[in-house]
Amino acid sequence: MIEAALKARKNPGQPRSRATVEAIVEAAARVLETAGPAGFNTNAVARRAGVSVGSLYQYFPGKQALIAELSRRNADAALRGLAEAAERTAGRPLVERLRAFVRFAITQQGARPRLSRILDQLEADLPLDSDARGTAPAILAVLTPVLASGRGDLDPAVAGDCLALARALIDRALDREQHDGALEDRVVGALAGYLRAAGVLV
Amino acid sequence: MIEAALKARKNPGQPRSRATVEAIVEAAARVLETAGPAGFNTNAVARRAGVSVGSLYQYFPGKQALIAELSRRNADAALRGLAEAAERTAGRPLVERLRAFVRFAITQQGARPRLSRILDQLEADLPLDSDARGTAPAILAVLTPVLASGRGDLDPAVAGDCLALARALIDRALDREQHDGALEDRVVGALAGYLRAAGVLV
DNA sequence: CATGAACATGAGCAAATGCTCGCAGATGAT
DNA sequence: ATCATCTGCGAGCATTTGCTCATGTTCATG
Repeated sequence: MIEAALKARKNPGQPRSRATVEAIVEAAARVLETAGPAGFNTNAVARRAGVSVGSLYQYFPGKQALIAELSRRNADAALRGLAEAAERTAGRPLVERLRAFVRFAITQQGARPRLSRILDQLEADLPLDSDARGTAPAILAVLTPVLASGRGDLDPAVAGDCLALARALIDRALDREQHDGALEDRVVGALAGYLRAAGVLV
Repeated sequence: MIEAALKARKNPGQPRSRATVEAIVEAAARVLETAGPAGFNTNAVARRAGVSVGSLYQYFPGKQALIAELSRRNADAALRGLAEAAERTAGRPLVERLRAFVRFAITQQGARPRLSRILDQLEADLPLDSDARGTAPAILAVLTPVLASGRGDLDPAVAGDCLALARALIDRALDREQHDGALEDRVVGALAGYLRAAGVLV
């Protein structure tokens, strides 16, 4: 287990190689979903992608880089969706904005529930200089001003707590494939209760 | 990675061997805390315990069995504490009883924050016939009647959601070593908000 | 075509890890 | 003291896994 960089080793230029990279990334996701973090290894990913290990290592310097890439894509999608929801609901009451966030989170995590959960777990082990690590603060930067609207100072942990709280509930609900409207209500309810206790909500 | 049972291979009879088992279990906990799930292997545990691998395998048929044992002890402690809190607060209003649960959870997880969090993660991968898997229902069985008091039927997922919700918030707070009274309030607030949305609380 | 650059291959090496097994010492009952 | 049993040891085998490299194939360009 030697230290390895996280960024791609070579940027693909031809369409063929771009397809290879996509195949590898998608295969990585599928391996994570089916075999979990324990069964996630470069050989399995390459086989699943219909590609040789050598090709994999041409574009990713190690397995960590694969995880980092998946995390990056995941976080990017979250960032875009949340930012869009924030913009769209600007000026509306906080609870309504929370609901918009939650609704987006449910659809996003619902698309690939198992992958989302595993990535959440794995992101904790990623080295600090990773790109995926850089996106999480960006997400907080979207959430924080929304929460702080009205009141001035905000405990910096609050936004992160809200994310964790929502993720925990949504993950569980999606695991039992039961995401009716009740889920949204419950998550928003929990968030509101938390924020009220934290003095953010009246 | 061959399948292996989870229960101890031999039950120690002499005091000497009982001490060996304890040393192994404690070493397993420490390795998990310092090296995380990735660095958790039988050789490391044996070395840390000041014991040979052979001895380890005399009492535990594999690394999974070590994790199962840690989980079992952890869940047992939780079960006892929660049951005690439930008994002690019998008859009092629900929110107050929740607070008692949360307070206990904070002290329990606070004793070994990192270990608690890692065990939470790992329990998901445990085979279904494990003892630790059997204790979780027991915990739910303590919580459920408390939540259902007054109202009749209760969504069976609610108690589990409450556990997950509390664990997520407490884990995060303990990570930043900042568990003042505010944490308790926030967790209780989130729980109350969730339960209200779920129709359990008025 | 011809040529070089980009892309792909997969056998195989080195290290890590799970686990066994033959042997030795410790323990306790008699 | 004797013996059967319990306990402990740790070298080392088998397997897995991350990764490299020599070699082959495809592509863009003149």
